[in-house]
Amino acid sequence: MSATTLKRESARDKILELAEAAVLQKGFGATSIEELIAGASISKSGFFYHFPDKGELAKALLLRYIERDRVILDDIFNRADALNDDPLHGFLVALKLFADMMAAMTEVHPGCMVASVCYQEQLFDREVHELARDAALAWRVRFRARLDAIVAQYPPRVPVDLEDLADMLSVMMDGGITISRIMRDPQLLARQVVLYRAFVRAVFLGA
Amino acid sequence: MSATTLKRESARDKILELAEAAVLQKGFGATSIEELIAGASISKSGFFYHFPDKGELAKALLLRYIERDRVILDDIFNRADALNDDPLHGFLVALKLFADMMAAMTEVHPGCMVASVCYQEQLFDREVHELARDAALAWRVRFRARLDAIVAQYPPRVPVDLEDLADMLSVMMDGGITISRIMRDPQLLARQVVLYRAFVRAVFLGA
DNA sequence: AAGCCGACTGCACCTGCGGTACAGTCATGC
DNA sequence: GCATGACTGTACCGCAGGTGCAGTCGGCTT
Repeated sequence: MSATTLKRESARDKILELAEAAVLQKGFGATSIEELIAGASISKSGFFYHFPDKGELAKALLLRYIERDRVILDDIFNRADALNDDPLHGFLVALKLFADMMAAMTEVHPGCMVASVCYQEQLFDREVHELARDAALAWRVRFRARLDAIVAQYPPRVPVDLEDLADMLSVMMDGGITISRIMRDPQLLARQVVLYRAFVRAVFLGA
Repeated sequence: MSATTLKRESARDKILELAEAAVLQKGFGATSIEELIAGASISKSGFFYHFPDKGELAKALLLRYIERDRVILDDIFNRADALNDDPLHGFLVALKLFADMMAAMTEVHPGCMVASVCYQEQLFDREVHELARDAALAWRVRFRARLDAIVAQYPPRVPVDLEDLADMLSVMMDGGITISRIMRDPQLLARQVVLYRAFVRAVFLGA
């Protein structure tokens, strides 16, 4: 079963893997089905057996990306919480871990699939766009919950809307990835996360 | 001459205008030459007379966008400087004006052409990518100069790298536009600019 | 008035890509 | 031993991005 299952799953997964790399590098539109089937050694019919159309590939790609992202964030917050009981310092540690992770990427960050989809919106159906929206909302809820826990213990010294502050991290991640790519500076993203951390510190601990 | 020149320039400009709206709304890949020539009432040959290929259209679009962006920023900083002599308060006023301008956009912000290009990188030549990079560098230099002037009078109360703080505005603009679009919340971008302003205040004036 | 030039039009044609349709194959699992 | 899942191969379609080229038409120079 193991060998079979491996082979069975490998075709679809191989397409997904190749597609992810290609899409993050050069965009969805520029990634052709032909290059994917060539790379995955599968026939065109085989491709359309797994994905009814290119839009379904986008959907699968996005789901995969969002899920992996979620796992990474879970891991970071869990590690941070294990190191610290205090909600503020737990969040600050998580941001530090996050920045370290970004800094460890020696090449330029592969890019944000969600943004990639957003900028090619019309290529896909409403469903794909809703997926991206749900992912962004999940980030908001997650970070917002952290900030709510913090504010209960640390009255903010700078007047900020907590939802905006929660969104700000998504904004900085997304913008940071883009500017990082444009500037061809892999460390830019990590430094921006450090700046966000400095802001959170200033808000709850003062300058 | 006026009528002639107007008509002469109008074909190319009309394509550019239509293309800009279409690209910002649905992405470059999803914008077809056919729809542009239909909208501009020009023949396919006419299109290729003006733009050797689709990549040249992207280049022209980007140049146009960057230039307009520059003019808008010039205007905002000039207005802010006219209202205030102090470098810090001038910058804060400029950010306020900027946020107001973003808030005035009742529809979702049209999107950032630079990011749009970045995510479809391989569609275009290196030249187009260099254009985007130069634009981002210009933002960095512009904001950095402002921050240098501020720091001479206001010793920072939060340890930050000024170049990073300069880049942060570009990052928040770009990320803000993207998240704003994904969330379908036109006000999100303005609120993020306000947050950046709060951070700058905290850095130089304290909490 | 002659003629050149810039800005096109019209048409024919080619390629690559996304997608459809459908019949056949081949290993695995019940 | 037969159904099912995971494909292959072949043939075909329409659209979009180009290419090539001959012709047109108005304005500008000389």
